[in-house]
Amino acid sequence: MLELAALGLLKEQSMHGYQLKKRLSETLGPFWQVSYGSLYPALKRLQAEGSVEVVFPTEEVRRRKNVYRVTPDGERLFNRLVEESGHDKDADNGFRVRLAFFRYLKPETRIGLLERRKAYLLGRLAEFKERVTSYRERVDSYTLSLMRHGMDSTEHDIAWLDDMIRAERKAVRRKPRRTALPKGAKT
Amino acid sequence: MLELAALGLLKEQSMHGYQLKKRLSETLGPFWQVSYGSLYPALKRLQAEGSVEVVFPTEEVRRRKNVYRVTPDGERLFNRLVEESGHDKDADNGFRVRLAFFRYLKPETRIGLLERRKAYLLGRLAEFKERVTSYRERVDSYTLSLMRHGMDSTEHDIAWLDDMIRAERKAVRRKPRRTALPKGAKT
DNA sequence: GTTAGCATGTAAGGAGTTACATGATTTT
DNA sequence: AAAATCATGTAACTCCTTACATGCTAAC
Repeated sequence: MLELAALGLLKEQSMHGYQLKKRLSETLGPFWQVSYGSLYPALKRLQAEGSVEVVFPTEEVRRRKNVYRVTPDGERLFNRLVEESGHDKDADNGFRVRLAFFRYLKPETRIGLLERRKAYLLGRLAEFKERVTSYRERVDSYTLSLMRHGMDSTEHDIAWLDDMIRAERKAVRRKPRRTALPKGAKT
Repeated sequence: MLELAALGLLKEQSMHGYQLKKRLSETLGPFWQVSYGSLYPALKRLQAEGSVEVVFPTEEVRRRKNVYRVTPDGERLFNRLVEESGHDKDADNGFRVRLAFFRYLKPETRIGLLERRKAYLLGRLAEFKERVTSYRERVDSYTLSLMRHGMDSTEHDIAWLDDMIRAERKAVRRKPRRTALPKGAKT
């Protein structure tokens, strides 16, 4: 997750850790706060794997600032990580992080992720509904209110996803897709 | 968190681990799934601390089932844990777990927790608003949509909290509180 | 010249998960 | 008698946090 977010932001612009943390807060602040204690080791790991590299002191940016840049391997890792959702656990934040990097993805990939997210939320909705109907008698009013509110929120989320899916499909239709979109493709 | 949830469910009825996990799924299923790998060690920890104790094989329930019962110490721990929210990190799930045990709390405590949650969400809302207004130009449409949706959802959550706070205050007014509610207090 | 903020890092620990291992009991 | 599911547990690991330690640089 952190790897994905770091690569996503570094794709846009090479930076050093401190700056990256600020951009991370700017972009995903209300959902997620990372600490240096996880960020710096993550960058080291990515560097050791060859997914990022340190930009050498080019006049301006020398001194003890490690400016990281994404390598081609890092690009591939990003593409792998962004599609590899699922895991159930970090589902909520995972989706939000991915959405923040949607601009880098092909419309088809976007629709895929949106649909997968929708399927997940539909499952959750069904769970809520089952609880509200089958435990109605056995459960206190607070728990019931929690379930109902969860249901409402999930429905609201699904409606939002539907909007995005619709918009995305429209975009695909306008620009009829080729199996492999050539690099500088125009309308 | 797990400790709190376990104590809360065991307060209602003594059970063994396996059964507890099922009740946990029933009560908090869509939000939270615990694994045995964390549940059993947690029960052992609680037992070692003296917060729960094993009910001795009373005819019916003998064999290799460890039925746990909350001790007076466990009651105190529950009361401490339920008020000690905050931590920012597990804020979302933490609140939901606490809400599931609201029936055990005094109305004043409930209102306190609801207000604290509201304050937290208002802070988050402010963060969203700041991002939507100040980064509008610099951010792509997906991130913007994410922020707007986050704002909407948070506002919806706050409205829900307001309803609960209102209902709770009404209940307090009806049954004028004494400083320490005697055990069998009636209207 | 000292406070605030920039910049990097490590060690210990928290709160869980997955995968494995084991055996009893009930259902088919 | 095989399969399902009840029931308990442990070891290794994940992914993060907190707290600590350190030094540079800009602003007042």
